[in-house]
Amino acid sequence: MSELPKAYEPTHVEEKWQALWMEQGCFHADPHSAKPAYSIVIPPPNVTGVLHMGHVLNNTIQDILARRARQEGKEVLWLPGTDHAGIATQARVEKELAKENPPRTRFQVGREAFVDMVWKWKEKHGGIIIKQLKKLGCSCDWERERFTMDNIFAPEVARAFTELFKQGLIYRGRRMVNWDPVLLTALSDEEVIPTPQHSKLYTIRYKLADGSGQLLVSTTRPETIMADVAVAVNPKDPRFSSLIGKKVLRPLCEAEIPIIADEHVEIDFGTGALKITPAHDRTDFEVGMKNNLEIIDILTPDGHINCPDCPELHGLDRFVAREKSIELIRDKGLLEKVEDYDNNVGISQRSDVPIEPRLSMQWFLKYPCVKEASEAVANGDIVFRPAHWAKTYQHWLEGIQDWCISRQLWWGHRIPVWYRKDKAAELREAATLTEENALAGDIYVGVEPPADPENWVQDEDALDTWFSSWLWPFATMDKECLAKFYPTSDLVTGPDIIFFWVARMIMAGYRFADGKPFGNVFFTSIVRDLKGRKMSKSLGNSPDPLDLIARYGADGLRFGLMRIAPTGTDVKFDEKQIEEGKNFANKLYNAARFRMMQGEAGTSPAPRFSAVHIDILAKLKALHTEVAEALAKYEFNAYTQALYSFFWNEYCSLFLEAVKNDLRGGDEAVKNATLLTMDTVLRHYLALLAPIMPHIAEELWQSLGFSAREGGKPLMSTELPKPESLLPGLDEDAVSKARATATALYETANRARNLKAEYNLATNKKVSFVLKPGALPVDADLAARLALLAGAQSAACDADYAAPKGTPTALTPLGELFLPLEGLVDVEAERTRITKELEKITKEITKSKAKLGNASFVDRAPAAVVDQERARLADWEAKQTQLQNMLTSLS
RNA sequence: GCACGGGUAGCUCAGUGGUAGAGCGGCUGUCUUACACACAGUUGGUCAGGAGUUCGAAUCUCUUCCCGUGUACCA
Repeated sequence: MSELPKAYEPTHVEEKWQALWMEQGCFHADPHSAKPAYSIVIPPPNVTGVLHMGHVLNNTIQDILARRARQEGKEVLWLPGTDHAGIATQARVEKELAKENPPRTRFQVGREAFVDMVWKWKEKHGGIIIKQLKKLGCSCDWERERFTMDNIFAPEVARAFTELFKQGLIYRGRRMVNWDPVLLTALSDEEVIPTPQHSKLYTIRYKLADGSGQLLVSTTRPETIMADVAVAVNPKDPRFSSLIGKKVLRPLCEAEIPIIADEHVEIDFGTGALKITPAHDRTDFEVGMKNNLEIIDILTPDGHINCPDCPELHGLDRFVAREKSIELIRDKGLLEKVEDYDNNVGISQRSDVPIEPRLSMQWFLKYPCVKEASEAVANGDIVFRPAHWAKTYQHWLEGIQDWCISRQLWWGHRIPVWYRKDKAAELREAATLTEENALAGDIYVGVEPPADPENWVQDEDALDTWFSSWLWPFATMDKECLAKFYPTSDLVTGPDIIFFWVARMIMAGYRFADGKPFGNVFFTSIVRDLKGRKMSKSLGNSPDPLDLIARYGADGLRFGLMRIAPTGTDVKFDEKQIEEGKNFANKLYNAARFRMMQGEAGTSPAPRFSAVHIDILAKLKALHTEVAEALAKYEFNAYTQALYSFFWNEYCSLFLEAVKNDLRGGDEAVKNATLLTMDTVLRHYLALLAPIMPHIAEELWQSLGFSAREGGKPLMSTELPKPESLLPGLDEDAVSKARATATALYETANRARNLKAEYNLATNKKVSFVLKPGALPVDADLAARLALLAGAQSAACDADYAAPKGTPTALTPLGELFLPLEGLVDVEAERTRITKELEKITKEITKSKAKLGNASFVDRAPAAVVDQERARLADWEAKQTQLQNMLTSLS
């Protein structure tokens, strides 16, 4: 036993138990089980993804919930999987193509071959993150791993589309969308991030066509002037009322365009006149529609100018054209002024470039079951934690716009719509396409391709990735699973995808499944660096979790992170905290090693328990409650903190130090009591610890022999020990008496150590104390423990002790404690010490007396508070008297 | 602009009406036979500022400032 290494080495241990758990099928969920169900679906990480700190936080929480639920006797399904992540994955393979010699694009490869390549890439490189989650110790049912494009999931996506189309909620139309000029696809509103920019505001002279003057117009986008079809002013603006109906000359691509009146124009902004460019601005498009204006599109899909009538700009990139257009206008003498201007520009979340409002043919969804989704959260049927996220959620639902679900991508679920071959060209241009057109028999919408495929062509677009993710909580499950595990119990995810994913899943649950998809949503905090910045690759501030696991162990990482993960705010990541997790694992390991060195606990002679034994068992019982309460409230940091302080402070620092002599000494009855108590504490404690530090808990459980006692069952499949079995045969009174004695002992030991430190005696200096007992009885057992804790040779009880003048003395809960020191008896030093203490106490007494002298306090404060204050005062006054006596005896 | 979250010890964070806390760091001792990834002791705070409610406020209300997030408008 003693040849066990002194420090805990997690790597090998963690792999060993992960393998055993898998082998024994500990993570497998049985839909036929009679046990109550507990289920979570993992937020599927991108198949291209690698583990980052956000995943660690998120999945550790899920693992804690899942493992604890198993201990509580539930049948647990934690369903894992990955997301096909349309844009990210396609971009990844395109990057590979670009690296080839010569470089190729997907268009050169062709759709079918390209999609084939992505599949091959996915099989080879995809899902690294799954292996990484296993290293973290996640107890997912890996046999049920799913993928959002696998052949069980895919038909569900097509079915959802078909149903919504038939219901009239999905339609196709030519509308203004957010266009990504790099990725060449439409995006949803949620994928566009409004970002503050330092721009320029250009004020340009638009000459009146009749030569009678000019109109000043301000714009940030002069490169779109060629697409201007009008200038608008507010109808209530007196400055311009006489101009409405007149015409101005467009400064570039010169032509006469009308001055119109529209209330959208703000009188106070800029010059009060606004150029109307319906093809390249959302609100201008609306103004254009209202006023029956022409739409002139002068941009190519990839953001270049397409305007042969303006050869100076034709073919230029949009930002180059901006500079150039201003030069042209300045040359014409039409530039009034240029000002610095801060505005918000929509940036593509995916490609990081400004999006382009663009008129294009896309598929849209009118969200289903919005009302049910809203009510479910409002009435608490689905509980958001922290609760304040419900507000954000409701706010979004109130202003909800139709969802642009088509993407001009090849990797993804292709839209399950086919056009009759001979009419395809015509149908593709149809202004709107709805259920009614489908009935005409010219288009086909369905899960399976049409029976006569040679007569049909399929729609080119793919669906937004989230259009498959929103089905995740049920499309991943078969009938049996659904019956047992749907709705899922908890969802754990980041608040950044509350709209993308959470809200949409709720709607989908009501629309396609048996109601709500989950009972609780726990929103994790966002992991930031110490400066409060988001973790990002470009900043290089994102630690690699695998590196952290290698250095601190998965358990250390999990524990350290949970300990600082607050509920409701962001967490600032500090590697120091992870180191503490590792140190704690080491502490656990050594405490167990210490137990292993002592041999078996016997039952004969019958164990004789003392106050410290009862005390630690009572604290263990309280820990059970504390843990249960923290987890019930999803307070993972409180859970972690409770585990930490019980073990390190209560068990190791106090209890173990107080009982060490029992193990060496000759009293077998006491030794038995101590060994039994250690076993009980460790057994219960490891079970409470297992959800967060599963590997070391299992390791110690096994090496301490707890598994052998239960027929070789791993801790992983053992139910939580019942706290009721602790403290048998002891009534409440006996327990509280023992606890009071133990508390007094520990406090006295502290005072004794203080005394030693104040006289600069090293901790290991063996001194002898003398104790003059007070109200509490002090037996030999207690005195011996006191000596041990204080690092003393002895603590002799002597009621009649007459201390030499100047002997260091402390008031303790167990009485007056003397530290007789030959040659160190120093009257002056003692006088100074006692006077200092006396001053402190006198101050407290003054404060307390003032409080109790305040009639309002005594009359209006609760009786318990007043009594407490009185007791406190009495206590201090007693101490004051004693200290004064000590001072007198010195002189 | 609006909404939400936050500001407590040098650092990371607990504490939601009744004596301001933990861990780390700093400092001082100790290799005391489980653990130096440790042990013992100790030093750190006008609880962002101001006003109010209350016998009593880190905690409740109002207000100002700062940080973060979301959202609207944005010529």
